[in-house]
Amino acid sequence: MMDDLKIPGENMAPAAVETVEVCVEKCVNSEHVREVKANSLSPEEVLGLSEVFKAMGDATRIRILHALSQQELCVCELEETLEMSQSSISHQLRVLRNLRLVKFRKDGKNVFYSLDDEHILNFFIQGLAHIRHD
Amino acid sequence: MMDDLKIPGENMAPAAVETVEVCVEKCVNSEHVREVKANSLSPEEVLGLSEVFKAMGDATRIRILHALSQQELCVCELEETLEMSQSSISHQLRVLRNLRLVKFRKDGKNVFYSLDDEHILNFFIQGLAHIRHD
DNA sequence: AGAACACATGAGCAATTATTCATATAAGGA
DNA sequence: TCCTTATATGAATAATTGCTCATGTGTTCT
Repeated sequence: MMDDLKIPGENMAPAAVETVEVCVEKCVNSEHVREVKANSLSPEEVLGLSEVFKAMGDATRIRILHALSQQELCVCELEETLEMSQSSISHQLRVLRNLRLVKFRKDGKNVFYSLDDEHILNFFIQGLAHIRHD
Repeated sequence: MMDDLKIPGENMAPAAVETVEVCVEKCVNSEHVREVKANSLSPEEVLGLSEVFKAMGDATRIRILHALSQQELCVCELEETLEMSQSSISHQLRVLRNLRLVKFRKDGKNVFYSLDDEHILNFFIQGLAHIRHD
């Protein structure tokens, strides 16, 4: 049991022998770690995903998205539907716009918002299924 | 002007005339608002959804979930895979556990984590599709 | 042009949160 | 029993964030 000075992987390329984690190995199955690391998401994907989910991770924005999932609505309709201030809703709409969760269309003084694509609906379907324990 | 003292909806039921929003109506189509409000999520659903998405709205937790989507891993394997401190990973795993995004299994000194249900995978599929513009 | 309306946005503040550090618990081996 | 390893967790801190208030932009109407 001096695993820490041995190379735990059995069938690894010789070139990898002298790489980092030789002395830190303890409980770790290096094979697992190597595989999973090799398949990891790119930093851009990680950032993109976390930002999208973060955008949906707020009660106000969930309510906005759900309202828009029923029909296109202008800002003041959202304001009245959610019974929240126009400023607050506009700020949140900007977040949703920046992540392309909603799109908008101008009509005179009004700006009508709607969901940007069908993935958003699927998020709701999956999300509701999850919190209802299926 | 003086829209604020008139009922803007043209073909609405007479019974609705004397309800609340008579003097606040401006651009709003009350019919839209009423329908969407009637279909709104319950406060519990709003909270549940926002908490689940918030839990996925963090780069570290996204990386943990994605690693676990490949295979069951113990804490120190995650530690090495993500190259982050054990404490940080344990804290984040608690968040994911509390929202039932991951489940765990004890084996001796180790605790092995895995995704709790298949919805999590669907979140990734939908999320990646979204950030890749389909 | 001037006024009213619909919406957007910057600043400020209170609340939340992700990480680190230190420590606790618990299991296994000597 | 003592020591080490694996994991959990409380406290502290720095960063992020959601709302409000005030104000700015653009459109319509008179």
